Amino acid sequence: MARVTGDGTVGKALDVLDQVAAFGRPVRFSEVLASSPFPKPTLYRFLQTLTNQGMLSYDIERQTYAPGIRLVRLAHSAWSQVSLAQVARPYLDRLSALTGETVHLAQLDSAQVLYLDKRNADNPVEMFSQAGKIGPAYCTGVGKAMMAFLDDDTAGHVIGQQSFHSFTPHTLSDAAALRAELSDIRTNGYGFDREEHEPGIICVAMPILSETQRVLGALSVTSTTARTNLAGLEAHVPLLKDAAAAITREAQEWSFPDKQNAKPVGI
Amino acid sequence: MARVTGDGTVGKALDVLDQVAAFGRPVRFSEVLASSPFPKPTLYRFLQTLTNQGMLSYDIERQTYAPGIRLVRLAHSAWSQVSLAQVARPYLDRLSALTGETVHLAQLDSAQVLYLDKRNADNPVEMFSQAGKIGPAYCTGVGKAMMAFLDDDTAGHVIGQQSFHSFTPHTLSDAAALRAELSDIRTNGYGFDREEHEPGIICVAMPILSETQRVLGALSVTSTTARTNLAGLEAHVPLLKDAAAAITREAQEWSFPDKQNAKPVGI
DNA sequence: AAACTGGTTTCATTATTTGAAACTTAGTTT
DNA sequence: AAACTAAGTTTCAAATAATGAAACCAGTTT
Repeated sequence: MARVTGDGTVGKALDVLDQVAAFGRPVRFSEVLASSPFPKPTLYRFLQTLTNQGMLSYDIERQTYAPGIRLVRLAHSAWSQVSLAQVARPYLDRLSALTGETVHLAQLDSAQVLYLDKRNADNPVEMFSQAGKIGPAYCTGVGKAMMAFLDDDTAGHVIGQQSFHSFTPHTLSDAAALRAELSDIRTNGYGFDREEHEPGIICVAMPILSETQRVLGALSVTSTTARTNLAGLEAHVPLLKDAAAAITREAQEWSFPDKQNAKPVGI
Repeated sequence: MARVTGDGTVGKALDVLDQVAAFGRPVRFSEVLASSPFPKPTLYRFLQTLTNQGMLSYDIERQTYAPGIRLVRLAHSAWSQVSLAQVARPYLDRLSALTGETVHLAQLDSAQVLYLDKRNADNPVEMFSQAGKIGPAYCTGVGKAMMAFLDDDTAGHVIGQQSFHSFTPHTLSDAAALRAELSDIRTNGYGFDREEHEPGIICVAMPILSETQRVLGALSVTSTTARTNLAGLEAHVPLLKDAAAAITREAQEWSFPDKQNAKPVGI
């Protein structure tokens, strides 16, 4: 949680922003203070500045801080520029249509998995509800698929930051087990989630690598043990492989065609 | 565009962030520099810091900066805490189902309209594509509906910041025309967009007010002149009124029930 | 090879941040 | 109602970090 960065005043202020966001609900000054490394007046000033700037919003009645709408605006811009998300969009549609299953697109963010996009066969897509969500890397298909293809240095670092909390009886419980699994994934070119994060939920995941073998992200097809099994999911591997390859190819050439075409909303 | 704030170093850094985001595409150092009030080394350091912090991402090959994925993560948190968006969600679903038309939920952000959520009858919802988007206030249904119910001070300020660019022949072209229109809206309790932003696009919009008559946001039902007309849209007013009233009521009592129920994604 | 362009680093000066302590409310207790 | 208490806000000298002119370092171009 606590960033170790530094980066001067700006870094500290952004730490505070993260901290408030991490609460997941509006918080009072004293609550933030309790879990803050900063002394009272310093924290106070940061919260003020962030609020002035619209990065936080302050509810004057309840006296609480929450992440502000300026973030929503900025993120809109961010997401529309994450080339991976843009490039992958049509392929996710296709994968979802062909498999009829839930499809995820993820990226590594520090040592965690950040979901960039999602297609869900059943219930309709909820706006920010999935994009932007983060999850553990060591017990998700996409997480393991990405870690398997990191260079040794980075991999060591990332593995070192995993918590190895046992969500289910199948969760890999230490670095050694994870390393063994990653080695398998590296050989196969893809990996599974064998109910390691949630009972009954399984998936097959494929890394998206650049032409120089750098990890760009990962794709996965998720299902339930009620509907299918690992062998059933494995049948989707060719589809996944094609999609990943196509995304790699396109991501490479993406020199940012003016995406300003999106015509204004006719409210 | 240019924030006039101040707010010390943090404010300046966030200005730079905004500036990069405003480009809408990855930008090189020199491009940012050209439109920056900061001297070269200062800007350079800000970009570094923001990149370190994950607020910007740097493409080492193309040497370009773009908004970073940390923003996506933060915005996820922000959006899930914007109580209006949360509370309104089911009502948007309902409005969209009952009218079969496009439905918007918006909020005022400075002098602009910030779209918080959207339901689209035809094409499926695109993730961030609408939420987080900003638009002009003086020529959109939601914008006018909200401005009409601001207190005089704020209204004056907001009106003063409108650009009055003529998107279509029907666009209101000066503050006087807008004020007259707002007065009408105040009397009726709702307003229209009469092809003021895009030809062929019309809408009816209803403000969402708190019990103390503070503007919380606005709802709108949008359609095309091909499909219906203003009278046709006006038929939806009772639905809109009910929805707005319900949202007001719920928003009031929202003391933030632990929304942590959203169970972890099964990869 | 000289001039240029875009990006990066240095370093003395300057301005901002910092936080202990004091203060102000507002709410509780005696 | 006076005396406590807790939460939030302000002050101000000391400590620290930001600043930007100038210099530097590639690559490119003339």
